[in-house]
Amino acid sequence: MASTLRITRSDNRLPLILDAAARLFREKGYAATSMRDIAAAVDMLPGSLYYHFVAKEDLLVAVYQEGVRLITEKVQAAVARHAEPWQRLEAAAVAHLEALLKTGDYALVVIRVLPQDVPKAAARLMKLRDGYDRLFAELVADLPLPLETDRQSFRLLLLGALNWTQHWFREGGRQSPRSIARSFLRLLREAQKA
Amino acid sequence: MASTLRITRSDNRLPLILDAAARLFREKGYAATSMRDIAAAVDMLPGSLYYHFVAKEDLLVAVYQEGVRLITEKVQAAVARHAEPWQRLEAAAVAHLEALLKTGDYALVVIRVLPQDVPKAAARLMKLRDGYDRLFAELVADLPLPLETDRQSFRLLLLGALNWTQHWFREGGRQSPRSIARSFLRLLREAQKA
DNA sequence: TTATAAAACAAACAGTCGTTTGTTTTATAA
DNA sequence: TTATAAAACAAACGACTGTTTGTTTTATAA
Repeated sequence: MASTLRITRSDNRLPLILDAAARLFREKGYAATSMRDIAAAVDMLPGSLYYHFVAKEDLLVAVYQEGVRLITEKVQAAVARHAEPWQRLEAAAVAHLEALLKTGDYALVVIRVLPQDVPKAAARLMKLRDGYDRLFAELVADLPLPLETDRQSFRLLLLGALNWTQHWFREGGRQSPRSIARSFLRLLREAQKA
Repeated sequence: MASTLRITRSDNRLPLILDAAARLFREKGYAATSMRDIAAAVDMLPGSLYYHFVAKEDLLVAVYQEGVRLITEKVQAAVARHAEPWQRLEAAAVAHLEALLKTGDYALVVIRVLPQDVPKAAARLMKLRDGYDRLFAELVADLPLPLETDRQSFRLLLLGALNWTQHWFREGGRQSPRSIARSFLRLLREAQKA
């Protein structure tokens, strides 16, 4: 609910805490990041974090939530700029990858920290993920594909490849997030034309 | 070297330790698995593990090594049964996915634990991975593809999608590792025929 | 200017972490 | 049967973990 997050003081540092947590969770993973790491990053004492969050997992859930919100927002905006189904999917793929590899932190935590790794928050994390997945399912449903094409496999193939880029993408390399997304879609699209 | 791993006593429990470590690293991740967890799983005292391994990271490297060995072995055997480039790649994809999702544990640790998450072992882990990657690079190089096709993107698309299956695959579901691999390859292959 | 509540500090809690050290058990080879 | 080395035990080390408690600072609204 909004009331728990309402800003009631001008120097509220909750956003800073979230930023630091997102960065550290992305860099080191959830388990390897301590509350003291996060506190130190925002120049606070460890105990002070518990004024804002009941437990460490809640901090992760908050970061996750913001990550899903950010990436959903970008993808929806990109999709809305096109009408043709293949163009809409390409726009979504590009936005997805740019949110992941350029915007960074928040969005990357969502695909890097596995729900199963944080049992106490797993259910909440998966719920947040599922909402986003539906977005791509709809885009794939609209594609003019041959009847025999398995649309679920198509979606899982594309999203899996996109999400896996986090493991090999290097900033400043010869490929940009945009060009990677387009390459992937070209490889998939040609096959479905006939 | 072989001498450090030579079995010198019939009740040497080193293999049991590796099995337990592989299972726990896969289930909970590296950071969330303690040496005490592993020791308890094989009914040993924590300190006893240090007779076999100098440090926790070395245990991970050992598991990684075995994982790469296992999956390489299976993929090479599967590839050797075919001559036609597309069939060779499909056989490799099926073997890769079955090693990951059926054989389990060792192979899964390799794609689940990120080298960057274990700084002290990162270099060794990446080296082990790279050797395996080359296997697929060769298979893709042999494909009869149109000149303009980006073979590196092709490989990254396929391997990324295959590796990502760990996050959504459920044993006993309507799809088997084999059928998933074949679906993916069909989606990719059609596009390249013309 | 003063009351109030938000937001932080300061200090410690019990538990867990990876690891080390000295000792004992146990299988094997002479 | 005895010497030897492998493989384990037993116990503890200091550092670090998430978290709690009581107190103090600080911004804002009356």
